[in-house]
Amino acid sequence: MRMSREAMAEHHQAIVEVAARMLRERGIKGTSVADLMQAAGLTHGGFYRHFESKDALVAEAVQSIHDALVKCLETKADKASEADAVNDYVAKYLSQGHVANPGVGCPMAAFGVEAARETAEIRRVFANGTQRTIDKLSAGLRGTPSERRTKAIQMFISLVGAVVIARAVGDSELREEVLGASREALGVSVGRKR
Amino acid sequence: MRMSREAMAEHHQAIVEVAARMLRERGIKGTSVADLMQAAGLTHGGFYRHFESKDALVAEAVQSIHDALVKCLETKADKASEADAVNDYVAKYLSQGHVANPGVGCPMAAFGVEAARETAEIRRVFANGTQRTIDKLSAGLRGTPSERRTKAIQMFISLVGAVVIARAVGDSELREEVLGASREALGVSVGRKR
DNA sequence: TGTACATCAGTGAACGCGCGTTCACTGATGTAC
DNA sequence: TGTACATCAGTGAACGCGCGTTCACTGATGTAC
Repeated sequence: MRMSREAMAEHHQAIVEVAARMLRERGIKGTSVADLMQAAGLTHGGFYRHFESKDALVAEAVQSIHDALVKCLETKADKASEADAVNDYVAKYLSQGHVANPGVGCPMAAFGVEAARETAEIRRVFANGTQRTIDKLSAGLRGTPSERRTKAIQMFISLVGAVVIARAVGDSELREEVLGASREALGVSVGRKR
Repeated sequence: MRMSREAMAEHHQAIVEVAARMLRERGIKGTSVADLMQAAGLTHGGFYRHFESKDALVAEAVQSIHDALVKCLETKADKASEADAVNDYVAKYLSQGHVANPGVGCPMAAFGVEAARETAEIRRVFANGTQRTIDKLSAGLRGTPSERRTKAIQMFISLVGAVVIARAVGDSELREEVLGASREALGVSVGRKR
């Protein structure tokens, strides 16, 4: 039966949110339309009233993920300082919690390489989100604009690399070594509670 | 018809070699048994005379990939010094060639995150190969064993992170920025020809 | 505001396709004598 | 060394299954009067 505009908008958002989580947990190839719709409380047939294709949903979900993470950085920067926002971001990024819960974490570490093999639109949205993330990070660093940008990129490299490796090496001693090495490289005081 | 032991061993090796390339180019989910066997010049039906399952082949291919890369590092270390071997490794790792040709590159950057979602055996082999790589890298660095190990891990993080991001951002200006930022962080002189 | 009707979001069966895996079959290889 | 035969690597059709996508249908919603 036909749904109200309101209900439809809620369903649309629900599908995108479920996708945002599942894509990061299972990857693009590992996320099926049927699983997705079931997790959103719908049946798979209705999917195509919302999206032209699975690829179109993936592109929208990638956009949504980046929007949410960039917004999160902005909110933190407003509450405290931009520098604190970046410190907080780094500390959370390199936590065991982030390694263990890709579903709510960084899309680059979760399926960046896989996204690179997908459609032009997905790649475009992914690249754009990465740019915005780097811009936000550089706003919290010191130096000339050029220095800040380079530092932000180096920071992002160390974060992504550490979490990719931490996930790949499993629940070993090496995992904590890797996270610790990245914290050290980025000069983060680990134990500090806020 | 039955093949000679020799022919069978050749076929086995051919399948593993094709898998080693395809896994890095297309990922685990993107590599099908039929495609694999066709690329190896065989039909898909014979696959199970060589491997118990697709997962078993993936595990063997991951082992093979790491063996080859570690051996490559060892060979370089024998010809020149261990330090030169590491420098060479880093320079090649951060090249556009590596970014554009995952099929012959680092498995961590190509499908590390995906491997983390696979069977225990695949994860074990992947983690073991990562350990060996880090050990080889640390042999080419200076300082106490502990310092060298930390440096090697930080180096590997910066390499993996840079190539993952470089592949995800597409053929943009940002790609070269990312590779350059990693080179800078690792103190590599870029233009040097050898 | 009330009524008649066109719209269309959601359902669930069905589509073709490719996946990993199995199997009956073939015939060269390896082995036993 | 030669012969008879059991083995088994490789073939290609077939299996069940899940995939992305389509479609006839339903009935509440939104709209025109």
